[in-house]
Amino acid sequence: MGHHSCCNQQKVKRGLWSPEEDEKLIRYITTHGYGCWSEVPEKAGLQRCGKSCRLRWINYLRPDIRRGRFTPEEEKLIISLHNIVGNRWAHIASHLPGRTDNEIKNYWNSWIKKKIQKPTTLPSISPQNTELVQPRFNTAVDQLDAIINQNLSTKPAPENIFHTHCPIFMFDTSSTGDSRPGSSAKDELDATTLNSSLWNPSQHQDQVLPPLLNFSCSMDSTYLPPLVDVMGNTVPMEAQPCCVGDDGDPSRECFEKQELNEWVDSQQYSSLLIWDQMQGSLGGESLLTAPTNMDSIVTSFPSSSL
DNA sequence: AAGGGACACAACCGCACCCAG
DNA sequence: CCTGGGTGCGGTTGTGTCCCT
Repeated sequence: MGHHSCCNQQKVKRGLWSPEEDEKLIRYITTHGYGCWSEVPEKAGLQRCGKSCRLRWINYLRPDIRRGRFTPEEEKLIISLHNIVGNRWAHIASHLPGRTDNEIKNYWNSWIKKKIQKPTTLPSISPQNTELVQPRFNTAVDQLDAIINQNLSTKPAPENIFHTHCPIFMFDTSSTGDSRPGSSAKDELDATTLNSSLWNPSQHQDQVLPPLLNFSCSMDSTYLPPLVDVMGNTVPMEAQPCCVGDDGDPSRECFEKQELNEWVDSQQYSSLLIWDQMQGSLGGESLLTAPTNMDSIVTSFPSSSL
């Protein structure tokens, strides 16, 4: 009882797949493709239900599957994305090429969850610290929630920001962006990004890079951590944000840079999401008391909807 | 050596959604 | 509009392996 409708046929095998079954499935899919999964078992000569075949292919046999341990970069990305979308493993997986939702889910349940729950490992999310600093981040978090909710609730799947191919930028705060003694670039980033009521979606319908143009940072860009994309690729040196203001105030001109815009264009990102990741590994006291691993979302928007 | 707990990973289950008829 | 098949997703369970006692 309780069997899925596609599995009601007699002689449906369950449990682990044998190498022979794998071979049959691989041979069939690679020669015929998988138009309709419910037809695959019969045509491939397998005593499985279509659903099982699909799962086996997607999570294990697909040629572009990436196996092996998660890299630290992948782990950071998973944690950050989980902070945004929660247990939406498919969304998270879409940002990690070659990784499956199942793999990420397993990895999270077996490892990251415990790691995050350890105050000594990531003091930034301990309960007392959360309580201490939560108010500082309410504006940005609420703003993000509004953006996410708006996009997810009003746009069909391929249009929303989490169905994009490579949309995310972040500051690489594992890198020493700020060499000034006794100062914290991230503190300043934090203050500026959080205080900015910087993004009003209705104002940016016609612009290609509104988030970048509206990012405001009052510090000398010399001390900005490098900007990296979702894959961990550092934005080329010549395209990194910099101060171009002629009055010496770097503010929003940080990102008004032709090279950066050209580089972003060349990457064909379908949307942008910039955040200051701030993992608590660098910087001053405020970093250690940040409420989440991803402390401040700067802004995001789906360029595919423009 | 044996037992059992922890862990990683594969696979299943139930549900929701989509869409053609 | 309704219905049923197909698909995708997230939660959960099952199973094999490793390690410690």
